[in-house]
Amino acid sequence: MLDVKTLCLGLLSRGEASGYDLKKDFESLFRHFFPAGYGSIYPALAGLADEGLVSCTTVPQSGRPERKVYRVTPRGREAFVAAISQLTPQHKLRSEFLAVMYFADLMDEERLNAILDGQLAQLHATVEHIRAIEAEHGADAAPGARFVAGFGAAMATAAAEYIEANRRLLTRERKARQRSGSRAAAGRGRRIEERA
Amino acid sequence: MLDVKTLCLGLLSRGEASGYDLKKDFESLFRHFFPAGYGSIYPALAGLADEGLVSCTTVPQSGRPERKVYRVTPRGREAFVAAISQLTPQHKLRSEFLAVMYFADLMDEERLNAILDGQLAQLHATVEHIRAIEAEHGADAAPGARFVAGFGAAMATAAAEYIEANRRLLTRERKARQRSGSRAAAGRGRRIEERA
DNA sequence: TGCAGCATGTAATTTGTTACATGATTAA
DNA sequence: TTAATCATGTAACAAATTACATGCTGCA
Repeated sequence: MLDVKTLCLGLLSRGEASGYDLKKDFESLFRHFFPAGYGSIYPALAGLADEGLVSCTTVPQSGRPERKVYRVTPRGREAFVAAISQLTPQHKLRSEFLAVMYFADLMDEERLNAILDGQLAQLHATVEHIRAIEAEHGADAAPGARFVAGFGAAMATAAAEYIEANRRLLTRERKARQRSGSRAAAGRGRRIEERA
Repeated sequence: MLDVKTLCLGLLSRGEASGYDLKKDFESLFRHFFPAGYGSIYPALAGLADEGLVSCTTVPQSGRPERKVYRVTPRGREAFVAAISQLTPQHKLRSEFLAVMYFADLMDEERLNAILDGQLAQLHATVEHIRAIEAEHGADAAPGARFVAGFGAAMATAAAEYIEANRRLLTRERKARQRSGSRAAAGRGRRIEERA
């Protein structure tokens, strides 16, 4: 399993950084597929330092809190490559949105539309965010970074298109069901009949 | 936040079921966006029963373990509708795959191709699984169920297409970088230069 | 003979999230 | 003067995963 600790090590292999810096990396680069907060990052860095995979230098600054700058050690670099090479990487969706849509017929239409619109807005925001990141880093980004950004944009676009193309499936059939009163009949005792 | 407990309540609002039955529902219907195991489902059912949102009948069976059949109560039905109506549903991807691809340049090409092929195989399996579910339930499925299944299939298809169309981006540029030896130069001290 | 399916549950562990705790500087 | 940015960390909490524990039936 890939955890925040390993990803911190990976990000440090691109260059030195503080926990604060890494948080920003997580927010911009990994935002849509691997978020992490300070509560994960700081303990991760402490663990990496304990294991000798990173070194740490405290840098005092004038007028602001001191920074703890971490650098990957040769052993850390090896450990990271080994970690991502052994892994069978997972790709998991966790969607309350889809779970709720599964029960669309139990919601009133106003609420249903609000959720669909909210989801579309979020997906469009995701695409815009990714475009901004791409524009910022431009052609100097590593190929992996561009692949990942493109993937995210493609997924969000496809999701938005699917919702726009199929939302009527939820609201139109809903009306048909309500007219014929088939909802209650369909819901009651489905399992009993199947298993009798 | 939507949890396994609430989803159990939702599934029970479609008809009575045992914990064992619900596990199967999670495996087939919610497999690709909200998986749950016995370790989540059984405690969830116990909790729902404690709160009076479901009732439970123990049914002895000949030659096999007894079943505990749960049914939603009127209060449970209300509670579920209230729960999904209050929610701002999330839609989160958690992808080790993308995280690893971000560091594609640190992997050897053999390993990289193995991961990409593995991911493609998994996506195709997902599409097939969804098609099988759709075929099984057919036109009698609730509109929400069809919307959700279609969504999953569309996402998996889009992901597979993206990978097939862009994988060369990872391997082709990789060779260019290795030839010019720019990898080490690009990796070292990126941050230092930016902040100097 | 051995494995898959039926059926329930608990306990330990892992992981991450959220809230707490502190405090200076700078721009609006 | 108010909020945001910089900067680090701990502790409590929530949630789900995994392993453990048990045992019968039916098929290959």
